[in-house]
Amino acid sequence: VRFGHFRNQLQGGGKRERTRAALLDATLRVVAEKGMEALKISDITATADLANGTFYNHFEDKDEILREAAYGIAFAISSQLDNEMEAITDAPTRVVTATRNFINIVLEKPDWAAVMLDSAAHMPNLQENVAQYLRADLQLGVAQGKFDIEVTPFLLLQFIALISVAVTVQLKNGITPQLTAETCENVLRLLGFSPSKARKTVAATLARA
Amino acid sequence: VRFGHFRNQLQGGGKRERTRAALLDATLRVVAEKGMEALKISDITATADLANGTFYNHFEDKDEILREAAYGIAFAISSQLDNEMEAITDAPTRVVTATRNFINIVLEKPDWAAVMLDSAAHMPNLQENVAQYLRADLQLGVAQGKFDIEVTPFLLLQFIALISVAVTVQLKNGITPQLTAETCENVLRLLGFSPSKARKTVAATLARA
Amino acid sequence: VRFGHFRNQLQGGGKRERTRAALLDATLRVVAEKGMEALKISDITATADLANGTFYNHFEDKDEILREAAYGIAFAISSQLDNEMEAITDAPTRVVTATRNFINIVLEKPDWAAVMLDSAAHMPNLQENVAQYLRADLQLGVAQGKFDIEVTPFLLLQFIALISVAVTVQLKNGITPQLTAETCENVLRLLGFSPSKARKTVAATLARA
Amino acid sequence: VRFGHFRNQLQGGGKRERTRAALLDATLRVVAEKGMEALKISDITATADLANGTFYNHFEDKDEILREAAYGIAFAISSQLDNEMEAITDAPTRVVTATRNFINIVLEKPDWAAVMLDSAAHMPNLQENVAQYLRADLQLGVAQGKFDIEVTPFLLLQFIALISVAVTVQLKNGITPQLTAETCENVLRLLGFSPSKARKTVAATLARA
DNA sequence: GATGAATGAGTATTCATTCAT
DNA sequence: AATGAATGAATACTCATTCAT
Repeated sequence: VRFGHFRNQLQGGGKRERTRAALLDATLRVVAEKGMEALKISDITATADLANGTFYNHFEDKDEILREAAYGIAFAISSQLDNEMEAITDAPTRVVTATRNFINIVLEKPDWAAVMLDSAAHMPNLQENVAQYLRADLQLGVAQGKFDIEVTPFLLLQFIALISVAVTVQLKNGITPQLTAETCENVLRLLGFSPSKARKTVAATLARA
Repeated sequence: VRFGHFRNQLQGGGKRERTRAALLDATLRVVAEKGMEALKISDITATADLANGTFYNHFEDKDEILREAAYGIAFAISSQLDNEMEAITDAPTRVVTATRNFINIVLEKPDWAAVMLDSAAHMPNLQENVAQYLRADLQLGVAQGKFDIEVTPFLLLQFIALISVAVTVQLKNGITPQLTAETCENVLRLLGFSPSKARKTVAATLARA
Repeated sequence: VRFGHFRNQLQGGGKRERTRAALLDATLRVVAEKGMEALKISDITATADLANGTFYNHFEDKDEILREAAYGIAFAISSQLDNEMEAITDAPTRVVTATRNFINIVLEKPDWAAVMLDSAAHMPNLQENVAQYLRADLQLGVAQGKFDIEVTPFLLLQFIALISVAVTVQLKNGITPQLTAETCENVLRLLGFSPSKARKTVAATLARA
Repeated sequence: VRFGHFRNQLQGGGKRERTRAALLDATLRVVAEKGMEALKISDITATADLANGTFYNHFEDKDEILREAAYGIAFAISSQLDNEMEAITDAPTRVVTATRNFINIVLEKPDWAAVMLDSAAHMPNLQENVAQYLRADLQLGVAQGKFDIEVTPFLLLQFIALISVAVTVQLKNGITPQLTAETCENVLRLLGFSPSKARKTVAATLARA
């Protein structure tokens, strides 16, 4: 995989940057294929069509490249989420949109999904990145009198857990928009919406997109 | 650890059974201490005060012992849950009680918690065991007209995800009954309860216990 | 090399001890052949006709086995030196005898020589072992009014340096008793003997043996 | 280290010569810091602030640069020794002066010391260079009837060994002129001087300097 | 001539698994 | 059945060396 997210990202970039990006992209792909625990340096370099030792010209060890890959993805996801949400001001709409978009973005890039899901377990502070946006929207909803919650880190984790399940299941069983919609509804229920209002809100929001 | 869940379980049992139980208990402990990925056969046997090779007299490989350990725990949890719930007929009360009890049972046995949580990721069909009870209660709630849901495997997974987060966080940060209560409320919200009704139901149920 | 100093040393000893001794003996041989810096674990195990990983069942790393091998040799040399010197009471005679014997013992076992010489550089405190005997004899000579010296660690090091040269040269160019005799004379000169007295003493002492 | 012995040596010299000198100086410094065995090409070039590959524009391999560095130092030492000794005609005085000066020169340049000491072990023929001067003085002393020795390569090696010990110890424990004086006395003892005459000669010679 | 990225052979180390006792 | 020493495949990591720019 010499071309992937990181490689495409590159504007100019000398050979060094290109190789580095190739390694990062290879890492995503290998993790997606075999999981993070089975990740071997030799898999990465083989996938990137590079010599074994080349890895060490760019990264200290597995952890470092995983961390960088995960941050790169988190940043890319954040950017994509941002793009489509600038105009939305209604908190529930924002939350539903973000949830749906997040799930879809990740499902479109199974390479990213694997690293994101595994990172959750191994790099607790990574999710923070994405969670920032979520927290802001939840607080907005509270201010707007729409959400009946207290915004705590614990609530965020439960929120994220619902989304993770949606991604995991669809990654395994195939994309099923219905599940994404259900997840959005459940998320709203978690935030205090009644079942019927959750359903309507989700229907209205997703219809628009 | 020659004495733990499995070793105590044993009624009669010859030497073979005792050794086998010691290996299972050692596995729980080692997973709790170092995590499932870092699990080494030699750790298990050392912890069980047995020779290296003894492992293979009882189990094929790591996966097998993990599977058995996990099933053993799942069964034990189910049994404990059952015990305290026979008399309860109201579905919401059952769900809240089960959720609270499950979290507490697991937190009391951190050895179990580690295997349960890791198993979720690595042995997808294990949770089924515990999930059976849950499914029944949810269906009961639907029949009683208390839950506004469709009982799907996906919903069960999201339900379980909320509980897993509660366990993970308390395992890491220390036991906090408040978080368990919150989780129960969130679970009821997921099932269609309004925030206030969820709160009251949880308060009433947990007060009783 | 399954049979060498350490292997022969063994009286009873189970398999473990035999393997351990084989590794130590192999280490001596490999160091003698290729030098301490070029020492590879795989050379040791190959020489001992063992699998690569077996090394780590017995030693942490190269340093550990080298240290043990060196101490083993130092102890063996000390023992041999002791044996032949119990009866000698005259300090100069003792020093000459010890010097000659030490050189000869080491030259008879080129495997030992290599480790001893290299150890001098890398394990400064090892020589201490052998140096103890030397120090005692020098002090004896001072007490007997035979040596015109102050016994300092520095003097011991210079003393040892003379002997090391004698070993190194003969190891390289072949055994030459004349050089050993010269070394003995030089040693006595260092201790304050006149050239002629040194010569006579050496001649008398070495003749006897 | 772009400036050191070799770099300063350069009179005119194009870029090529400057780079080459920088590599040699870097080599000295790295050996002094980490020892000859741990010497890495990349350490040399990094220390010289040059690119990795530049090394190979100037030297075949590690051995070559070490050899050249060692010869350069040996030559420099010889020159310095020469300077201060032209006027001395009495062999014992020459020997003592040379011994003292050699030790001091080397101790003043720890970079040199490390290479010299290690070279002794790895480049047997290097010492020859410095040994030439020594041999001449010893022969002079024999001709003057001052030294009761036969000038052999072996004797030279033992002589050098005494000096090496003096350097090694002071390099490690700090400069101690007393040890240098002792070494000079021991050297004279080796050459046939009585303890008292050795002491007087050394005292007289070193006092003058 | 200098650069420095890429190379890949060489080496250390781990650990599941076997098997003779 | 238990033992535990031996095994060796798997893997990480280093560093001298090459070569395109």
